[in-house]
Amino acid sequence: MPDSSAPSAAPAAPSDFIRDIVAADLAAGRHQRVHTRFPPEPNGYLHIGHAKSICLNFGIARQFGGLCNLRMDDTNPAKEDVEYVESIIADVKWLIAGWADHCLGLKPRGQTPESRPVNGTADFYLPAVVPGGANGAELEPFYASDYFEQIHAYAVRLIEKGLAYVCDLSPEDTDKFRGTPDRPGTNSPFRDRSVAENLDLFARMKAGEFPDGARSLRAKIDMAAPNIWLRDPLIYRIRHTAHHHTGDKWCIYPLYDFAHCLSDYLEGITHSVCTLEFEVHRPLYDWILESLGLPRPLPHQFEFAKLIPTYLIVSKRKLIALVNEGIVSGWDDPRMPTISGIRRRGVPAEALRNFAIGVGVTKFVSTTDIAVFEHAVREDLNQRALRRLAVLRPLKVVLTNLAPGETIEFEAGNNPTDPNAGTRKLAFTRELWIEQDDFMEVPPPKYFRLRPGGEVRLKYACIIRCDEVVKDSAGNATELRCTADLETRSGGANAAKKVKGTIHWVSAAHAVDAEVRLYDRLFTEAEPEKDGRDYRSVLNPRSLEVVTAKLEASLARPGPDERYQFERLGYFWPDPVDSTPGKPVFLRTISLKDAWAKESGKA
RNA sequence: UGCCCGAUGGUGUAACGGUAGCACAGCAGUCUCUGAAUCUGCUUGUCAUGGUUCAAAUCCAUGUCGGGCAGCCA
Repeated sequence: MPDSSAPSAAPAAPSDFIRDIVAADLAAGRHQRVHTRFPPEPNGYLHIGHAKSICLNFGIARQFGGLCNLRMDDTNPAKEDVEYVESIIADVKWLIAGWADHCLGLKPRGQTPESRPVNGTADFYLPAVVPGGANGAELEPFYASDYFEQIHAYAVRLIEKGLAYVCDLSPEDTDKFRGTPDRPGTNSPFRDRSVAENLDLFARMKAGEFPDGARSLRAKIDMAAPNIWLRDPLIYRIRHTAHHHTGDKWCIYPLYDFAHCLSDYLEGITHSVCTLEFEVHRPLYDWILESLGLPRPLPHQFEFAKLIPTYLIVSKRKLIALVNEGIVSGWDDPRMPTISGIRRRGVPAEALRNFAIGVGVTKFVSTTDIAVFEHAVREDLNQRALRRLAVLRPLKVVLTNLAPGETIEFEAGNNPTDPNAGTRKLAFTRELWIEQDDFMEVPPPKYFRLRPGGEVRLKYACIIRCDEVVKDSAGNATELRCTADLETRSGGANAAKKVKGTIHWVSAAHAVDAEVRLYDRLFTEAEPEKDGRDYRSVLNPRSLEVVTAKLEASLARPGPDERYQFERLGYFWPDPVDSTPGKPVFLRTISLKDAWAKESGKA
């Protein structure tokens, strides 16, 4: 359990226009406290774009000493599922752990809004509770569906005020009557029903007397409004569908616009932060709240541009397709841009957070180079990863001047960036594995690894010279016969001897075999759907390569949450899903930057 | 072509009427028992045109370009 009393040192989020607004509201006394919310619809898994929203909303709560409620925006039973609810809870908790745990607003399980008068007016309110609180009650997220009773009461109030009516127009006719952006709509013929008739009809809608789509409840605003969302928007529809959270209790469900602003109000939200596409809904958000004559301070909506990273697709529908078509192994496939995929890939929450905070918050629609994310991952992992030696594509080296069975132990540092990380012993024997890439019979200029007659240093060990290349019938090198110069070992007489290249190795006698999965970008193009192309046409055929690697012995039983750097290769960690005790499967979180690949690729 | 929103290097982002800065990417170099990391330097920018002002990325106007809105989705 992360220690929420000591949030990890994170770089302070730079100010942005939303934080400026929050600070100004506080300074002006418009609010006495700050309360945000993160309100995903449980109809898919959270992805990297949500990470930005989570970090923004929890970051604001954290910075201003407020709370951020986790809320399921679950008003559409047809699309939602508890599987998604559970994944969302797990992903949010993981992302904010050790950073904003103390700001996570939840509520006692089963709790719904309390009715209580404020200044003589009936009101509903559901305060947030932070995990670890005194009463020890079991906590759960907020659910918009927990407010169906109250939202329904507000709808009735709107009818009573003459501000909502039951409309019998079919969905098709409703569309026709709405007009177009440049042409005003037409009043529904049912617009002027009496309050009594509306009340009766709405009650019968609720009682299940009508089939889906037969009638709807609409706000009575202005069919000629230039803003389409003010043209008598629907606020309730009939859906004879069971809901994942409320079961069969309801057959009418509020629409987003009606439910969302009221949910914010019920929870005492002060700043309701969402993405740009809701900007045109804001007048409706305000209209509903203001029309109801609510006694407590109203929340206000603010919009920012969502994250659009290169080399990724993030639309829920397409993510579902990747899963359903078997292009990836599931929502948590390490190549997925989902938070669960990123987590399984081995990216620490801190790294994702640093990225999500670092991209900034504006209203400008922009794309973020995925290299920024990759940099955040490498920067984090460089600090935390334990260095280990592993050979992905082995080539045998025989040190002819060592006796068979002779074992020398070398000491190797665990992390050059962390003096407290300690050291370990590495067995060095006559037969070793080195990387195939680290030997070339006819190397290009500037290649400074091993070549016939050439020398190279074996990391933590000593310098070797390649005396002879053994080849198979096809002419491929199968074994290198080399001489080790033990005087060049650390502490040896010639320890200071310089050679241009240093490579990694493992003792053949001590190496353990393990499956290693090498992940790369899922798409070969920065914009997989540029100009309407099908993202399937730009899938990277090498987004996953599986090899059986030779690992240094200490890797046989990796720490379950440990990050490793396989030196000169990349950052790896044991797959939390497919690893078994004593038989780890390593995943490559990300490769090390490779200047040589760039250099040699140029030619 | 109605309404709303936006525009700062290649990509993001800061500067809140007073020296256009930072990050990523790129390039060159340094260092290196990881061709990583580190360190150094460099290239490249205020959409356009007017106006206000001693002074404009910032305020105003017009234009241009881009995004969003016509689900009983969120």
